[in-house]
Amino acid sequence: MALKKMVELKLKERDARRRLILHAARELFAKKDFRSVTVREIAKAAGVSIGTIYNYYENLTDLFLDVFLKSAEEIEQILNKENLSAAPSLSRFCELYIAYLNDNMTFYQMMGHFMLVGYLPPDATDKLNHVMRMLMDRIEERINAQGMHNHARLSAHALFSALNGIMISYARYPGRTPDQIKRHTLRLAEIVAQTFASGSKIKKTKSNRLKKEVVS
Amino acid sequence: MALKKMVELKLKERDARRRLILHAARELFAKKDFRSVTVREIAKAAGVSIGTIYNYYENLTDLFLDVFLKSAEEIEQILNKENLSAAPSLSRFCELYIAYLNDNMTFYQMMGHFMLVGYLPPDATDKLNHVMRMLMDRIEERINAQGMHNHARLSAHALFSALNGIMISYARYPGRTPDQIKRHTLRLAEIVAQTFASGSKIKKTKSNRLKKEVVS
DNA sequence: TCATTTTATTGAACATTGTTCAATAAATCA
DNA sequence: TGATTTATTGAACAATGTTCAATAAAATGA
Repeated sequence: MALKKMVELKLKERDARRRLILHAARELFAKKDFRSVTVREIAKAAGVSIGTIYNYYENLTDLFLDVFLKSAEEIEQILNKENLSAAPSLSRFCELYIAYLNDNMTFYQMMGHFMLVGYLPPDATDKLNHVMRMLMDRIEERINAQGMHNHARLSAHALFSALNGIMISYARYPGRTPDQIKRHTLRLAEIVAQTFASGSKIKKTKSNRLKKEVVS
Repeated sequence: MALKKMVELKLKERDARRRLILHAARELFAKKDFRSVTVREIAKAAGVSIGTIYNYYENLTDLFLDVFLKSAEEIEQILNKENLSAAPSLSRFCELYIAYLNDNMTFYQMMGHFMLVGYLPPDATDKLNHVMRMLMDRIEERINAQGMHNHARLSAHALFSALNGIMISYARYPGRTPDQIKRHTLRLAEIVAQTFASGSKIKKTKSNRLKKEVVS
């Protein structure tokens, strides 16, 4: 149908325009803390007016989220690609994740921002959770593949937390170059991965057995 | 000397006034995300005018930092008290820390905020680092006490990261009450503590030996 | 092809923010 | 008490995110 094609083309065009704004925003966010980038800056960088931004995004949070999701897609692809060629070890997985965060500060800055913020609109919460869950699932796969079955889901939670915490805690270590920070965080990730790999077969004794409870 | 006493009294009074503002701010921050609290709200809550706030604090960041440091003192006292009565296990230490973060969301929200932000004035960076280092030192003590000497400092970094990451990753888990979140994060902390306790005696093989490098 | 309707773009205008500072009040001093 | 120093105040300012009437562009239908 010609009509359907027209409509499709129309949507494609609209999407292309939105990607233009998205792209400009991403570049700005890479240069400085995304929270200090203004709508006016983004508009200028994208070569459109302020109003146009609001034609494609309800508000700034919406634009932030779109950038965040774009990154999430990227990292998912990176992890998937590695998964195909050769199932990566837990260490390798952690390395990939931390390396990506180092090279895409905006992503974990946004993750931290959204996780720390008090209120988020429901749909934003949903999208955020979807990303978190995707990453968690990937970790759990690796943990299971490593042959550690003692509360794998909980361990995945803990390991995921640890990786995020590494970036939060050390990404802006004072007096370090980005390269030094990358090395340090990668090392910490390696430690965490090894620790989890070797320490995950905890014997269930009376003292350290975990109470049964629905977790996730 | 009378003069000296006068000056001292003066300073005390000034300090009392600053604490008034600090207290009002803390209470507001506890009710909602501190970043959404305005100077006008704080002024009203403290019963002073906007200008007075700026007489006691250079800017909002300064006030945020003061609230942050106040919390840091609190947690330091909690950890010290426990240390005196009976040196806590690694698990117990993690429990104390995570419990405090649960009961003082503002603290870790601020920690996250400051760690994620692009630029901080040098003195703010110094104060922030002092707090981070204090917490890290406490962890390292516990790790050493637990008798795990394989790169203790690095392990302390990793464990500290993990604890912070737990809060970042799960403090706003959707559809959970604060109580459920507290239970879940405490459980994760327990897992992390056990994992580190049992996994820290990694054999140094060719494949997993860490490159020697100055770290901290 | 051209009038009409629909859609997209624009940026001035608005409300709200953190911050400043001249005017005022209070406290201190000699 | 009168002079001087210090603290408080809130109107005013610049910058922010967001809105929306006016305008331009595109699509439609004859």
